[in-house]
Amino acid sequence: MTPDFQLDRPASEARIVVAMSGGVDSSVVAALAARTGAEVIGITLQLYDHGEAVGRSRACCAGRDIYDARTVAERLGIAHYVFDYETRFRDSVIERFADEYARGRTPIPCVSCNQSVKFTDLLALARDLGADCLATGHYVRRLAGPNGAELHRAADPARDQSYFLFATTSEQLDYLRFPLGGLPKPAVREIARELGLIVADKPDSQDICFVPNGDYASVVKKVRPEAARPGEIVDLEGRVLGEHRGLIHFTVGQRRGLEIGGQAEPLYVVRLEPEARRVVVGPKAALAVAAARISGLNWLGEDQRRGLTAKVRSMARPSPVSFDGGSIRFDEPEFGVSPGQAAVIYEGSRVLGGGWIEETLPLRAESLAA
RNA sequence: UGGGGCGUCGCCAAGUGGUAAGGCACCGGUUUUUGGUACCGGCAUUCGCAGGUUCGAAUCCUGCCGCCCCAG
Repeated sequence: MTPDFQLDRPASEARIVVAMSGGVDSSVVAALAARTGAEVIGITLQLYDHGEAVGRSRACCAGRDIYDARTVAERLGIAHYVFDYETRFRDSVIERFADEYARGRTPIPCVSCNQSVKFTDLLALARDLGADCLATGHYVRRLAGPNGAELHRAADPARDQSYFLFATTSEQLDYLRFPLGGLPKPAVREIARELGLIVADKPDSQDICFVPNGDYASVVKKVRPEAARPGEIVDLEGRVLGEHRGLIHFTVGQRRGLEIGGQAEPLYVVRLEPEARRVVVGPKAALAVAAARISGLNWLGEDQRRGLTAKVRSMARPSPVSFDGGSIRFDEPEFGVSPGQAAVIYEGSRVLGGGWIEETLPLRAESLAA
């Protein structure tokens, strides 16, 4: 039951750095690491400060999380350090987040964060500290394969976070450990409870960590005011149906918030046109996508080309696709595929890689061409 | 101001004597370490207004108001 940290030497001689967010998951990782007998160093990054963000309800502030992480570390008797990464986080996550919205795309800040702050900066820090590995509380599995470490979906599909880790490079993966990937969430909480950790019943985090009240639009607006300017809502033929309060409020596939009534069937956002500041809407059928071109490919696999599946959103069952190295073609039409989101490719439970969705090929256009 | 039509929730729209369908929108919830989707629930004691007929009307009658069309 105790996860293996896959160390190359006896635990008693090893040093493990644990990324501690202050939540249950990473706290349990720290506990499990300590249990191996290795020297454990907990590190918490201060990424943002909601000091003035009034109204942020109870145990949600960065300050609270840091306090919790520290308390857990004390309880476990491990070292704990807090590092201020606010500047780095702002530059590589928040700015990018706002830029993407300004471009009419829909970003995934969690992936940017993993890519930069966590698996680049923090990972380097762990190496500097002479650690054997960096362990995190992500629900994914790192399994030994014939060609080195492989990244796999979590054993519990309801918790799987592999979608957010598609950009993890082989080199990073080699150094990372994900002890929770094989555990169901209840088991994790149970461990926390047994050890009397104060975070045992802390609610799961959700939404975007640096956004105070779920109001991500106001965060974007602060950084990129132009993205909040109103514009027209038009149908597929270009007829003006109404006005919107700013592109930042919309994403491809979105139904709510258009405030256009009197229709026979619901309208969805089909695409965003940042230059014209227009939101183009249409019926659900107009969302059907046959293929997506991706950029920034990160490939962890070999040369698999068949029997692949892919996800274009975190919570979805992977659907059958084919992949030519640049575009993903869906066997069955996919709906609500938005530029800026990630497409992650799997072979069974294994993550082969993925990339950022640049543009999509509407099913309709394809059938017309054919 | 001659003729015709219409006025039911924010929008579209059933309902022509038996006590207000549905869709869209909106709101709330569930799900969820991104956005979104999906699902569940809520949403007109009231039918342009005022009278009248009737056991009973949004549905019949009268008047008024408003809108639209046709005016050779």
